[in-house]
Amino acid sequence: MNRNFEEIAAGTLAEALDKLKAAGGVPDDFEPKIVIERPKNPDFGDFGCALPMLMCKATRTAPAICGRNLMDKIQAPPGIFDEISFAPPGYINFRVSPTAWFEGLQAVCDIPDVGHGQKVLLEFVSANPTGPLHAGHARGAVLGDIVARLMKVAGYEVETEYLLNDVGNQMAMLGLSIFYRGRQALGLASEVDFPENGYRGDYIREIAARFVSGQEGRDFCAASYPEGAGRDDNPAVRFAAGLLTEEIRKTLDCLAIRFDHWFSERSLHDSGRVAFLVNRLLESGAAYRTDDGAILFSMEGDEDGEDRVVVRGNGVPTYFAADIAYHDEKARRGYDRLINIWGADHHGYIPRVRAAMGALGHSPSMLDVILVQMVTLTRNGEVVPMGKRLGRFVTLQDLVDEVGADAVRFIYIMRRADAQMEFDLELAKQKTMDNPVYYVQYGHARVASIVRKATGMGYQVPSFSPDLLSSLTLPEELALVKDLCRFPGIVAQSAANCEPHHVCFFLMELCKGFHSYYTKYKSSERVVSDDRDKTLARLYLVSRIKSVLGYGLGLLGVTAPEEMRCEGTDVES
RNA sequence: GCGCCUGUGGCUCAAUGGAUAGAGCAUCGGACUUCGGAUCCGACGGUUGGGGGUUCGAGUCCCUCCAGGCGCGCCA
Repeated sequence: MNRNFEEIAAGTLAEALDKLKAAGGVPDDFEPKIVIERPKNPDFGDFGCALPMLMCKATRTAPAICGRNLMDKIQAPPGIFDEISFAPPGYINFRVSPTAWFEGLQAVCDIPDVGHGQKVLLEFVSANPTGPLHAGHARGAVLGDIVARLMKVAGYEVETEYLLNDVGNQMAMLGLSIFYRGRQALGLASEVDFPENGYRGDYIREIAARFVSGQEGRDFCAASYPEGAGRDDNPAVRFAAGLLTEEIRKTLDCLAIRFDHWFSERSLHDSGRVAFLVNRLLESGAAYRTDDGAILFSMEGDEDGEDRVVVRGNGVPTYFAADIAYHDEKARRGYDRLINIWGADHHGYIPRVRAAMGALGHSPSMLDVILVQMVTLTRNGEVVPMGKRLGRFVTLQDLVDEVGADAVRFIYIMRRADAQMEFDLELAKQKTMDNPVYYVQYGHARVASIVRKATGMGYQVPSFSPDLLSSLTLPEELALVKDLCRFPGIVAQSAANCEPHHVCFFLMELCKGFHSYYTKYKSSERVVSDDRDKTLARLYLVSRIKSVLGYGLGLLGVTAPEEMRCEGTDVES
């Protein structure tokens, strides 16, 4: 039984309002949106609504009068609210009975269905396989993975996808870089031959060395680099991209991120889909050919949008062309909604993708783009330069190895996506013990420890029974019960809005409440005591906290340890 | 020049248009005979970048200015 107190309160108010309308006290066309909120000050109650304020204008009476009138008509369903009261200047407040709250504990990990089976494709990371993932990719990767996890439990049918940009100039440059490093390894070229814009990372040398250790690689590097269509599709490119893709996959795996689909951009070219759709755009007039033979997509409907090149003058389609085909493909696969997570530097790209979808008969509004702002990586306060071509960057793998997957995930997801953030490597390592993720994990381990202790003494965690409540008389215990009951709503809302940071903050607050309760009563009212009834009741509460912490951490993809040991610290013994 | 994002205590960040703007870190002062001190309690700290506007009510919405970041390619 999942009781939604907000809905009940809203329904109660709506009924009272209807009665006032019927009595002629309120105009019939007054249809306010009844918003139930949680007052910051607990003295006001558990839920509140500013409906009397909204009624003022429609009725042309003071909010206090509106409130009184409303109060006269309110008939709440029995057994839920202990108190419903008017509070100046114009609020109606509801206090839920402890019994009703306590019953909510049974459903504390049942997330309400807000997705209603909506089919969603979530695309993220999608970095070029021209090098390892770097620290800058972490944010989008973690956000995408956690949004997917949240949406799944909130009733969405989510699939995740990584688009491999395995076509184009950057792939050609990858092949060329491998080619020259291979020639160097074979003694056929010197450093001065290396292309100016080539990828200079050490990983290129390593891959090239492996490439020329085989006969095909040696033959390839001994010949001249292919021109034309072979520039970005040849043995060197395929060899390097294959290895790099595998490395990307492994790094993501270390971060507990696994994709449902890996989609190859090349497949859209090979199948002729790109060319087919460009033709369709030409036929429909959405695109046109210029004098020099290029094909441009018309952004006419867009306010200040310039027309965008789809096919170059030399006949080679642009990335935009492939992306048009890709989004068409995604739309045709039967999803209700497409969500892309892009770096903020791609924001200018959104209108043209939407426009192209519209031109192909899809609804542009089915595409949502979550922009993640840049992360400045610093070490001891100094900005770490990032750039694949220079080969000087902190790889995501390094980051995970240094800081740990749990901390990386938690730190990146704590912030709203649309705010820039700074991530200092040394700080993240030095302050490991102050890291919020450890605070929550410690809370889980501590709760687990209590359950362990109790079961070691022969207790069993009881299942729900209303009788247990009579032993939970401390105000902090009721506060914990209320907090726990907030969890399903927090998850559902975070999923619906793609804002997972709320889950982090909730878990930290829950831990704080528990730690505080624990410390305050550790010498008087312990969980495990001589009083059997109290012990069982508190054991039930504690086990619910453990469930929520464990479930919540699981949604964040962070481990929930049963125990934590102090290791590597200089604690005096 | 145009566009997108951001501006909240010393620092990092919260706050579905609602009641007294909240946490953590840092600083200072406290708390352990028994379930994990990786904890807890308290203090200090704010004109929510400035100015207008909408509203019964604005950190939140609109306008404008200032500051920072990112875009504006026949790169991907």
